[in-house]
Amino acid sequence: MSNTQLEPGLDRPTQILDAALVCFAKRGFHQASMHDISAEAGISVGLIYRYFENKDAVISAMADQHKQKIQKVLEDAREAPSLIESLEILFTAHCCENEPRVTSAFVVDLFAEASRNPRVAELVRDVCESTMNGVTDLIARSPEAKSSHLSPRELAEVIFAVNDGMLMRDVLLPDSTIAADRRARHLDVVRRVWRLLFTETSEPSYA
Amino acid sequence: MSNTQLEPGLDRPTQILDAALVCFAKRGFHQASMHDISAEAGISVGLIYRYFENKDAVISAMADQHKQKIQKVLEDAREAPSLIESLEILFTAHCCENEPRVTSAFVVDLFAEASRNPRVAELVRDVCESTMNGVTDLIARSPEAKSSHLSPRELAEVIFAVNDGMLMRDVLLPDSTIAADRRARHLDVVRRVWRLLFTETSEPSYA
DNA sequence: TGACAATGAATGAACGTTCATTCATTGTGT
DNA sequence: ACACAATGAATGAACGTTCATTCATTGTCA
Repeated sequence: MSNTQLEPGLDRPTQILDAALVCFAKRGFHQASMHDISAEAGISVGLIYRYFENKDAVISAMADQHKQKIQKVLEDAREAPSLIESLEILFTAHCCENEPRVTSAFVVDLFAEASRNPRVAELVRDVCESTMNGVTDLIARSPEAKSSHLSPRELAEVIFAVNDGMLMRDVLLPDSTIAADRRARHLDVVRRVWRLLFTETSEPSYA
Repeated sequence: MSNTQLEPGLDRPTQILDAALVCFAKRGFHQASMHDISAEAGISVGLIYRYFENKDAVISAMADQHKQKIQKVLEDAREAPSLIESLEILFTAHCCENEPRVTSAFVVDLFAEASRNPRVAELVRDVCESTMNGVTDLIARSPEAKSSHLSPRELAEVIFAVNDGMLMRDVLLPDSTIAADRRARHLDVVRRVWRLLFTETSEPSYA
């Protein structure tokens, strides 16, 4: 009995992590069982333990994966020609794009987990810090931000706070809300703030 | 540790809910056991079931309690003489004040729970909406907001997003971070945005 | 055949929930 | 004032279930 063949281009750990993401988003870390994950992945329970020491290790690996995805996006954002375009890339890549609200549910759960699991907390803190540094850097280089009397770091803090807040609110929308709508709501608010931060003169314009 | 006697002025449901808040903040809804709660409250497990149908009912009651606390604060905020003072009251009353990060951990967990428990989702959505309406109203009445080209609702959305985002970040701070510091970080950012929203000219000054 | 991938029944701990039982308090009849 | 009945708050051992984890077994391929 073996329809267990790996789809090409997918190693077992990735396959398991993908399944875990779906299960965790659907039920949460502690309500999703290892059987749920194995069923979602189409493999047996025991096989998970060949690649991950235990359930906590799966959670940590997921946080790790999330970190790498984000840092990849940050690199893409760096290439963009303007600050606003960088921000667009950065804050639309992983939020609100999947049809069943996978990412935001997962991230909110990740933060909840971080508040009591030090290993996860460290990882999430690390992601946040390096992304925040990346954006701070992006802002510091951009001409748009020069006019603000807020420092690049201060601007970045506001940008992230708004984004995280909208991400948190995202999980409240009814399940039926389609991704495009969630995305529109999200962008509506974050763009409002970007405009406020970057296109308005903090001092009376000298024109 | 069991002083079975009821402290004066505390009925059993309140006592249980207080204990549950501590346990939920410490371990999360699904890792905190009914035994944990009973131990924290200094009563037996069975007694909880005299006052609450099951664990879900405890969670719902907590969300309810949270709603009432917030609406109480909203009323206080209405009395304040200026918009900024209203916002201060509203956004410092229940965030970052407890020494072990109880409130933010609980709220993040509440949102995580809302993403998969429709009953909780409805409750949280309800709280958010009525508070947002309250603040929108507050803004609409205030002279400070008149100069903005954003509508009161749009301003409220930004304010809440920033606040929720900072609350979410709060759970990442090391356990050792004292309440005063967390509070300062929080206020630092939210005030930055309030200033931006309310004290700057929205159009380039016509000078 | 040998080495390794994969299975899923088995295990035992932990959980939510129940309920027979205890006992301080209150009510009642004399 | 006293004895006794009734109450229901409170207990915690026990139950059935779920879950993470293990491992003896089976399948696969060089």
